[in-house]
Amino acid sequence: MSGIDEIFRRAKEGRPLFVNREALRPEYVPATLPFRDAQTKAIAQVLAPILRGSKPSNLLLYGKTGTGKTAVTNYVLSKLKAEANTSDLILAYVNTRLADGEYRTLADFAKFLDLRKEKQIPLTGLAIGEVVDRISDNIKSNKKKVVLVLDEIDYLVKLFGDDILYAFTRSGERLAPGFLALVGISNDLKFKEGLDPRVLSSLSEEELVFPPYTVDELREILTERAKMAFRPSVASSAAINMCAAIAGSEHGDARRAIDLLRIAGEVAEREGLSEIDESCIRRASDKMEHDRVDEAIRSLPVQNKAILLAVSMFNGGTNTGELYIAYSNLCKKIGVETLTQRRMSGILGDLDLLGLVEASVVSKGRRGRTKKIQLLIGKDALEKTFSEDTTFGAAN
DNA sequence: CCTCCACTGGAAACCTAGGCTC
DNA sequence: GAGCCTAGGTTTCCAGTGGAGG
Repeated sequence: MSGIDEIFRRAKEGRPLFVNREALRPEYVPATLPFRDAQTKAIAQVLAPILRGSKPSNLLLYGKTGTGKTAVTNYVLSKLKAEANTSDLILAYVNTRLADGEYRTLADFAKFLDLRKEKQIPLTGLAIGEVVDRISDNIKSNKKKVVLVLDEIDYLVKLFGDDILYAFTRSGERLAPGFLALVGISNDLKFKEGLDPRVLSSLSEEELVFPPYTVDELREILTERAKMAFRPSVASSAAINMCAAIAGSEHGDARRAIDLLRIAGEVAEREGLSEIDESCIRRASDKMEHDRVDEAIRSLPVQNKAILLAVSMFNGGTNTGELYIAYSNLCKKIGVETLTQRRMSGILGDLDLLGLVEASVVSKGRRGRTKKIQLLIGKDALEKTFSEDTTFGAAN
């Protein structure tokens, strides 16, 4: 097998399909954001007072994933930064899901204020309140003008409550002559429900909704990007239509559509094709699904993996008691500590939230109440991921 | 209509890893 | 270094419960 030679030969000889791969990267911010004029202007309007040195209203942005919330926000902020050219304006961006936790959200925020560098916010050990105080003091005494973007704010609230938001929305005069304006970005339209009404009224002084893109809009966005990314005639309008249709049938998610097109391009390139065809897109779509699952599993703690694996041993679902026995045996077999049933039940809830497993409470009358548990992901994809895992490699 | 199963899920206590102050 | 603090994960305890079978 001359597999490697073949790959290298293709790479050398084959005309690359991409001229500018960057244009299809998720973090790429195009010069203009099509179909988002209204939102761009609205955000600019709200934040404009900063240029006169006064505090803008807090702002709350809603919309499903891939509707351009983050892109539009970053776009406006970069313009703002260029326009303001003063050093006491700080534009902070924290994705609360990636930060994962109240403390780390604050710590990430503190980095933008250069607090981290001065060793005022250690990695752990401080009370949340103390961190908030230090951040407030820093803003106040350095007269900083701060815009804090909290991306995926619904995640923060759902898991950790609104304490941080409460502290920041109420900090008002305590920060003078500096200020802190919040821009919350939420994927979940219902996230307001669990919020303290005082936090809500302060946070959503201004609100903006990002509707999903229609299939037509997606098509136009993809056409535009494809023009930049590929050589001419690599991405036919049929191929683009198909990407737009697949992504559009989900929830008008532009990020997914763009990822799909990029990966389809990569597949075509690897195959040595001169254009993207239907099967490239099919395979790209499968790969994205597989990667999603793979990534989700990989980053799971050991116990969660063990429980997930135990679930996968049952075809057609199981219940808590049965699963606990299987899980205990598995732990013994691979030499992992066995948790209590109560805890397992809790972790099952986490796995449900991640969409890896479905666990719903059912009553079986005289035969008690339990959770009906089912695997939501392909078993083969799961086994493949686990076979590469050091702890679970041998387990079946 | 009542019973009673096999759990659920809340609450509190406990443990660990880390930082703080003195 | 002792004795304090917190966050986050876990265990322990237990009251509560939907509904099939009686």
